[in-house]
Amino acid sequence: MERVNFQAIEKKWQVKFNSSKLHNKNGKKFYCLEMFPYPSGKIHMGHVRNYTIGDVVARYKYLNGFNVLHPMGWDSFGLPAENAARLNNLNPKTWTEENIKTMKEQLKMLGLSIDWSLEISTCNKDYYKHQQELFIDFYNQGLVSRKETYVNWDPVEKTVLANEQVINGKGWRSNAVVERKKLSQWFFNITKFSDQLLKDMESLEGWPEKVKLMQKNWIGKSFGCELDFKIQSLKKNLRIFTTRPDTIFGASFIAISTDHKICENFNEDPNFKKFQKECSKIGTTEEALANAEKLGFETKLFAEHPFLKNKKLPIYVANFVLMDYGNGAIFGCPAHDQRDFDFAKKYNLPITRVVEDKNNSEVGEKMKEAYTGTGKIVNSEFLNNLSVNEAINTIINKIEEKKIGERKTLFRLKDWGISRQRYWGCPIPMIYLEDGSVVPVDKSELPITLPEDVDLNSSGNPLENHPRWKKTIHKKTGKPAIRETDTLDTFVDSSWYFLRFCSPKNEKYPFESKETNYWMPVDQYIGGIEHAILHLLYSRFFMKAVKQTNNEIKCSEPFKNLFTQGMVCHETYKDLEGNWLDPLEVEKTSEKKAIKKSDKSKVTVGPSESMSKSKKNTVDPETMIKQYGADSVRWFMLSDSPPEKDVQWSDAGVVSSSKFLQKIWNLNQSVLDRNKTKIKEDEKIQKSFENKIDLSVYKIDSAINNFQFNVAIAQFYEIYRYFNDSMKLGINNSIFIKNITKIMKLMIPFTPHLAYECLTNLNCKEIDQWPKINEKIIENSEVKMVIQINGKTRDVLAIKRNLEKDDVTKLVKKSLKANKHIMNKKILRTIFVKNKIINYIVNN
RNA sequence: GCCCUCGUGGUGAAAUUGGUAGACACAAAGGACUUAAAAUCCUUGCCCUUUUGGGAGUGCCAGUUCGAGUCUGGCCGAGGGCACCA
Repeated sequence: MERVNFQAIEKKWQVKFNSSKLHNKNGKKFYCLEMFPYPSGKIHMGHVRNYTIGDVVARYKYLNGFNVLHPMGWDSFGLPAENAARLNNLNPKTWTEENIKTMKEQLKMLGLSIDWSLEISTCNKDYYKHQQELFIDFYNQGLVSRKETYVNWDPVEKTVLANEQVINGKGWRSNAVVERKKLSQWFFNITKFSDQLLKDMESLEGWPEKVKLMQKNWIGKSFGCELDFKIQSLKKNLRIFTTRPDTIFGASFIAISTDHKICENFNEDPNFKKFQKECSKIGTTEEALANAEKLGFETKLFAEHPFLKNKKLPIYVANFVLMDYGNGAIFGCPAHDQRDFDFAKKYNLPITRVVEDKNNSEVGEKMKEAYTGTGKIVNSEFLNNLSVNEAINTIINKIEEKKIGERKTLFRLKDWGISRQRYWGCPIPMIYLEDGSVVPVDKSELPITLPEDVDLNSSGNPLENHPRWKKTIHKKTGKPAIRETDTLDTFVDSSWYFLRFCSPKNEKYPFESKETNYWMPVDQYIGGIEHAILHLLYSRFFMKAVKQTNNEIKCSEPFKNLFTQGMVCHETYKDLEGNWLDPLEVEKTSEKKAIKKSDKSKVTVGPSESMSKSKKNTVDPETMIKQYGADSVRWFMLSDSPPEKDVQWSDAGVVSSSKFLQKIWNLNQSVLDRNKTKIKEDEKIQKSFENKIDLSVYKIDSAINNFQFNVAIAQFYEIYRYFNDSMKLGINNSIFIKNITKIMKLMIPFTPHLAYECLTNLNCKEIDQWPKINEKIIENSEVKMVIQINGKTRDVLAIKRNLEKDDVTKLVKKSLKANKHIMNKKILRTIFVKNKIINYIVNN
């Protein structure tokens, strides 16, 4: 057989793919989108997986008559460009544009069905000018604010990080320990949508439960009430928030945050200063914080218990009370909160049980830990004998009646800090006037572009340091003004790019309403699970904010269906000194053993982990494509594991993929060659052959629909073997032509180059049309009836569908295998499930 | 600590949702073709039996059921998310 020249075929078809669109004018719209890449230099296997999955979906939908939008762009602002530029002494723009060029070529090598005429790049002023306009719109709608807050300061990157960019107290990129610093920052008021972001998730049926749960926890809604405590000596009220007002009679102290306003009273107190210092010494990692010892500073102030006349509660400043949640103050009920319990133990505060525990009757200081379960309320005057929930309601009513507080719902979600003290980002279109006021620039002045002559080598914010850039004139008054020198968090760029794709060339507006309303929401969004919270939450916020700003836009949730794919993993290798080795430097001698190619020294084979540069366990997609062809790489990517799970890259796997594609090619050739020989036809065989193919077509189609690409591929292997074996049977060759055409069409989403080439050779007229799925094939096909005796399978009979119990039993009597187990025995009972199973219960 | 998900051969995994466990693939062993190699193809895969057969078996223990990988309860293990959120 002729060996296929995958490279030649691929090159030929890519010319077509690169200029084609998946448009079916009369079809229903389908917006297929994969998360766009950061142009870091070269594509990696993670991209290959992501975009292959997306391509299968896009092509599948197109072949099924949908009008498909399948765009691609570049998330091209961000710090790596700045760092690389500094290192190579060039402009971030140059670096970025070169990377985009390289990566675009690499993506094209994969044979993706992307409509490149829609390409966008977020660092392009044609894109970010609209982003600045959106910022001003949001500002005018009250969705932007400027706040003085403690921020996470990354001392290495010299920038502010959002909470979610701090991982275990360290910067997500620099890994430097994050410091606390008070700065004036821009915020998107995402908390204005807390409730809506939470509620609308119910409508997201096409999202993985896991992602929804993560967002739900992140938003963190909790019910409770606020409550005032009188501080007689200060003649002031102290307001606290609690979710457990039912435990108010168990309160034994009040604790406030070190940043609470009341603490200003102790600014002169050296002991307080000392305490503050001690608190700040505790590590900043979250784990350290969580495990840190509870520390308190006794203020000597007392608050009055709102329901017990003579009870006075001591007020402590405590290190475990957060200023930015609730009011930065709590009441402590040691018996029913573990933190309060630990604190009470340390400072010898009374412990009063107010909720009964069925399994533990210990009370007061004898309790070994806090009881947080439900039960009957005790020691609580008018709350006694109520359940926890009843008590919460009763006490809140009482609090509201007495006008000392009210019902309150609190969210854990915080506003989104978007200021970054960096150069390579979208400039914030705000200016500072001489009178101290801050106003947006006039829209006619957009875009506010980045200067190209910038010094990236001195520390701090490059825009701030630029000699002229920040000096401007306020258009309305003609007075001098200073530009905001912070740039936007790059998460802003990726929060609306999916909207821009609907009308990427429009110069006047961020997006045209008509186009946007037609294409949005994204019907299938595909990307990594690492964006489960940030990117997806921000995008959802943007959609809602856009809808509020622009009443022509109808969509309120950007992504109808979400699919999160797993990572690509590879074995790790270490040499004798413990240095990581690239797979290219290693020669495998057996499954678990390997040697170094250069000096034949022993190599330790480590577990398979997600590919990363630091572990050197990466495999370069371009090399693989050049060696085995894009179709083989795509095929392998989808064949081994379900797409939502991690996949192990293996060279052996991709080799076998390419061998299989060769076999498919050979099969095509054989079918074409077979015409020359005369065949004696057998109608029965022909019919059963066609049935079997139709059944496979059906199975592959439903597997694709369910994102079970690995199952679909297993079907291809099976059907190939069956097809190949059938070649010697009495089947008319026109039937083979017809059916291999079906199979090759099914392969288009997976291996488009090979499939199109074969279909062209088969002289197929309507290539871009999915084979008709015979929904009745299941009904028409035979079923395998399982014959059990006492629950043990004794035989499997292939029989006609829908046979009744008695007919089946007749057949069973004829089957020697099964019948010998029931012969001469009394059948006590028969369980019969049509088309599935018959189970005889016999007496032994 | 709290919440979630998942445990199936040497490996990646299937299993029409309660009905043949291990499809399909990788790796391994054996064989066929070949002077040889490559390529290709076939067979095997736990235990007992020479075979026909029979038995065990989806992390562990119990339960529901004619029947459990699938449902319920408990335990063990792995992964992920949140983390002093009052």
